[in-house]
Parts: sequence; C-alpha cells; structure tokens
Amino acid sequence: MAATIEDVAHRAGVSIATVSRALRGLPDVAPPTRERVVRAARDLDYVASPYAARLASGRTHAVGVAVPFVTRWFFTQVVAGAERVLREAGYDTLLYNLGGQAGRERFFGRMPVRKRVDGLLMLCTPLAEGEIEAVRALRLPVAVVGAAQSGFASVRVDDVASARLAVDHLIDLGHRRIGLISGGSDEAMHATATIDRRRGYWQALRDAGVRLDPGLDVPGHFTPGGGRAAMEWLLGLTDPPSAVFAASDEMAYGAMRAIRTAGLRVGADVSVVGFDDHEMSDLLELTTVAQPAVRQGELAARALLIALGPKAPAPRAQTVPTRLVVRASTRPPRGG
Amino acid sequence: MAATIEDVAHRAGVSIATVSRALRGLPDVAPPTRERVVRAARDLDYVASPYAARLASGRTHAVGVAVPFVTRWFFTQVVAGAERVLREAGYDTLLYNLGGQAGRERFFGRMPVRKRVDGLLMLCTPLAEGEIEAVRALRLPVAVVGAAQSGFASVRVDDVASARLAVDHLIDLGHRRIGLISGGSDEAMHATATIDRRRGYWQALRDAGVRLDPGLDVPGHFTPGGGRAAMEWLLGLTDPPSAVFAASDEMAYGAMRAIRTAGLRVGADVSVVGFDDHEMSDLLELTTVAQPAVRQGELAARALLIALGPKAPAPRAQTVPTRLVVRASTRPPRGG
DNA sequence: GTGAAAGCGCTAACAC
DNA sequence: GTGTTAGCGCTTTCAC
Repeated sequence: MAATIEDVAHRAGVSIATVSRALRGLPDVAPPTRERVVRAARDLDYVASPYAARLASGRTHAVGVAVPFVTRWFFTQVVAGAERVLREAGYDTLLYNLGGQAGRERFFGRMPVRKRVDGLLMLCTPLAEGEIEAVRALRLPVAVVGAAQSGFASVRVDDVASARLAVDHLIDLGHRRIGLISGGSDEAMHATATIDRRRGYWQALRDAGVRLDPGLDVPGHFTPGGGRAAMEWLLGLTDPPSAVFAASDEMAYGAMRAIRTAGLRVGADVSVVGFDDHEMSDLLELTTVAQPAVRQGELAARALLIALGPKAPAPRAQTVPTRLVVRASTRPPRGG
Repeated sequence: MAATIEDVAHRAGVSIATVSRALRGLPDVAPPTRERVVRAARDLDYVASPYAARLASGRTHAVGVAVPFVTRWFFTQVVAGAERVLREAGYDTLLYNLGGQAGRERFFGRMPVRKRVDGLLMLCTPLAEGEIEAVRALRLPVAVVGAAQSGFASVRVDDVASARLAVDHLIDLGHRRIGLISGGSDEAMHATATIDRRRGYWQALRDAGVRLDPGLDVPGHFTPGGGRAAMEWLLGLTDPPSAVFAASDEMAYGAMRAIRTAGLRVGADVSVVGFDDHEMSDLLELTTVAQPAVRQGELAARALLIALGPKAPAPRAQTVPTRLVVRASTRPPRGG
C-alpha cells in the first residue's frame, strides 16, 4: 500500500501534525526537522491523499471547467490555457463537456460540481436567468470566458468592436453590399458571439451610410456546413453580396467552399472575413479578426485563482484586444 | 452550509447508515424507508460529499485522462467521447493536458494522478520503457487509445492496413510515384501513427511492385504548416510525385495549399489522400481514411469502466474499422 | 517548535 | 431492515 502521513511521521520521528506542516511549507517548523520529514517522505515515495486533505480542510484545490463543446477550436484553446495555469497552481481540472442543450440543462439542473470544486470556469456560455441563479447558489468564485456577467470575473474580447473591425475593412475596400453569416437565434451556447458580432456589423454599416438589408443576415450555426449553406443562400439572392462577414472562421471556411463551388473566386469575386484566426486560416488565406484564445483561458484561470486567494478583490471584467489579419480572401469589389 | 448526511438522517428519522444505503440504492432498505430518506434528501437539497465518500470507501470514482494536446482535432474527439461515457457512469474526468515533451516528462515523473483516480485513460501516447513502468507502478487499470500496450486495455485503428487503404487507392488510380508526408522522427507523441502508417505505405508500394524511394518520405509533424513545407519540398524534387499520402488530414490541408500555391491543381495535377476524416475534409474535398474518433474515446472509457468493475476480465485490445472516403482530391495521374 | 486530539462526512463491518 | 461504531488520512485548534 501507498505510504500515509503516519508512516512518514514514524520514519522521521515526529508527529503527523509536524509532517503536515513541514510538507506544506508552513512556518514554525525547525529547518532540521523539516529536512528530516522531507527526506522521510521522499524515501517512502509519499504523496498526501488529496481527498483526505479536502475533507479535513474544506478546500478542494479543484476547479470545474464547463465547456459547451470540447471539440470546437476556440474552446480547446481556452481549455488548454486554463488547464496549464490551474495545474501549475496545484489545482485539479475537472472537465465538464456540456455537449448541447440537453447536456447543458443536465449540468445546471444537477450541478455536478457541488461539493467538488473551489471555483468554476465557464466558457462562452451566456447564462439564462435561472442558470445564473443556480451558479450563484453555489456561492463559489466563478470566472467566465466570452461574456461579461456581473458578479463574476470575466475575460472576453469586445465582440462589437471586433466585428466592426472586420466590416469596416470590407467597407474600406469599397464593398457596400455585405452579408453576415451569424450564429443563429437558437444558439443558447453562443449568444454573445452571435448578438454582439451582429451588432458590430449593423453599426459599421449604419455608420458608413450603407442601406441595411436584414435579408443579408443568415444563420451559420458556427459550423463549416452551416457557413456553406448560408453562403449558398446568399449567392442565390437576386442581388447577392459582394462580401460577407462570418462570425467564426469555421463558418467562413464553409462560405469559401460555397463560393468556389458556385464557380466564383474567393477574394476576386466575393470577399470573406472570418473571426478567430483559427490555425487553418493562414493556410486558406482567410482575412480574419484574430483573438487570443489560449490567453483568454490563462487570464480567466488566473482571475479564478485570485478569487480563490486570501484577499480576494471584487471580480473584474477583462477585455483582451483583437486585431484584423488581412489575407487574400478580401479584395475590392469588382468594378469597385 | 450545505446539508450533510446527518441532517438527512435527522429529518428522515433514521440513522446515517440507512441514509447512505438508501441513497446509493443498496438492497436491504424497506421501500417506505427509502422513500422517506429520498424525500428528506430532496427537501434539504442534499448531495453527498464525494471526497468523504472517497476517503471512506477507497474508491475515487474519478478517472484521469492524459492527452498530448487537447487542441488537436483527433484528441478533442476522443476526449469528448470518453468524457460523456465517464460522466454518465458517475465518474469524474480529471484532465491532464501534457502539452509537449516537457509536460510529458513532468506527468510521468510526478504522476499527479496518484491517490486521485481509480483508472487512467491515455491517448495516443506510445510509452517509453520507463513511462510504462511508472504507469504500471500505479497498479491501476489503464486504457490507451491509439496504441496497443500489453497489460493495458486498448482501442485503436489498424494503422498499417489503413495506410495501405490510402496508398492502394492511389495505386489503383494509376499512380506510381507516391510521396509520404509522415510524422517525423522526433514525434514521441505520435509514434504509432507515424511508424505504422509509414509501414503501410511501404507495404502497399512494395506489393504493387513500385520502386521504393526513401527521398519521397518527408516529415510533416502533424501540423498544417508542416504538411505545407513537406509538400513544397516534394514539389521541388527533380522528379516530383504525382500523388501523396499524408498521415493526417491537417498535414494534407497544408499539402493541398502548397500544391495550389505552386500553380498546380489538387486532384488533376497532384492527388492527395489524408488520414482522419476531420470535419473540414468534406469541405475541402479531401480523400481520406476515416477513423471513428469519438467512438474510440467511448470504447476506451467503457473498457476502463469494465476494468474498474467487480469481475474485471483480462484487458482487451480492440481495433475499430477505418474506411476510405473518396473525394475530389484524388484522380488518375495526368497521362496515366 | 512540536504533539495530542478532535473532527471533516462519509462507508462498511458487525450487531441486533 | 436498521442502528452503532470504527475507521479513511488528513488539517487544525489548543496545549505545552
């Protein structure tokens, strides 16, 4: 069997209390004593039982990370960033992949993190009223990525301004008829990205004095397939757009595909801007709004760690900058 | 404070032992008693403390999932599949993102899963001798995905046969000069996929009586950028290949890009086959060897759950089928 | 600076 | 069928 604290205490010739103190680096342990304890622990290959420690101390040193879909590019980046920061701080990462509306309801209904974690990290999951209540009821520090929620620490990009960046770029190139491939009304999972990026799109057009046409706003559901269908629909219009802004790169890829399938050229015939700067975008020469994904995970994890610390300040809403990356998918309109 | 088992016992007018039994669905509890307990628990919004239960029972109901890179497509799929199965079985998923060689060494050196989990799920991480020992020393059930390791349950595809599928397809189309974009010798993280897919490639060529040319075997490091560079190199040869087999779709995307950049057409001028059937492949019309990624995660998780059960059978090595999905990226060679 | 002892909230014998 | 009780392996007062 694995060694316990008692084994270490015997071997070092001290009490278990001293072992506990020595190994956790608490003050009030004589250096030579600590030395003996550390050596004994190493000799026995001792690791403290985290669960016993949790029970006794009431702190779990674990954080729950709830993510809509671990398979989506942006989320994987955020998770990677958060996991690293948490691990380095000695926290366990409990992964909860919501996986769609049903899983989401199960999560907020049962709250499987209860009595399991010290804090909660929620990704891109703008919460319904009841969900916010359910989370608050946990009375746990919470950090969210991709949405600002009062009372919670948050890290996100300015979706409105970022979308404007993309659309302004198209306008600067001379485009006037610009389509939007957005999330879709059903997307509880992506509400912020959908709504705010749409808002930025409208603002940019309005400020440029472009006539607004709601018929150019088509849902793409944040998937390549959805983006493709959306673009097909746009191209089928009597007066199709000369450029589109897709609210995610993955939808943009689908749109690019649809453009090519229609016998048109991306850039030369129809311009496309995406959002994310997914690693494939460089390859596909997609102009896009780059957002620091891994970094958002890191920042959120850090914010959570601070909230878990002794002198926890009021939760802060952080915004990280985006930038436009211009590639070959955007060009002036033909005859523009 | 949150309710404890004692609160429930008081309210239901029974002992804590009965509460424990009733709530866990153990036999030997009179139906009316169970009913009362369940109601009391619900009234108090009681959830058992998992950590107290772990300490008392010795079982953690947690599984560690170690993954080289959560950000890589294949791994995200596997994690999603495994997480769902584990969650539904009442197990916590502790995520360990190794993240490169350094993280990998840290993981096997410190073994952070010690005293934390009942079982371990390792993704695509063919283990060095010392690492296998370190894992065995845990004396825990282990399941691996993407490699067969004796003594551990495993789920994988037949990489050799699958690679042959891809290369045979090119040969059937009439190609004779076929390049390989493989992983690379440094890839400790992808050894199986690299080695076995290369082996399948060689076998297919040999069996077809094609002269073997080691100069056509170029590393692509499992990234789009690597695939692109590899393809550029191949196209620069005096006698460039008319087709390539890339050991992953993401490398194939890079290769396709390089082909286009060189002014050639994918399919018509140079054929490309990938491996994975990443969701983008349909969009990019990449012929590829499809492997069931989510399913491998599910199967591995199930295998682990079985190993954690009462009558644990000997660990089994499972192989899941792959299939060739032919799309527009492969065609007969020009003048073939 | 160190030790004794009382929990933390459960599970699992064992008794009845 | 149900209750009593002894732990599980730590942390944390409180003495000394």
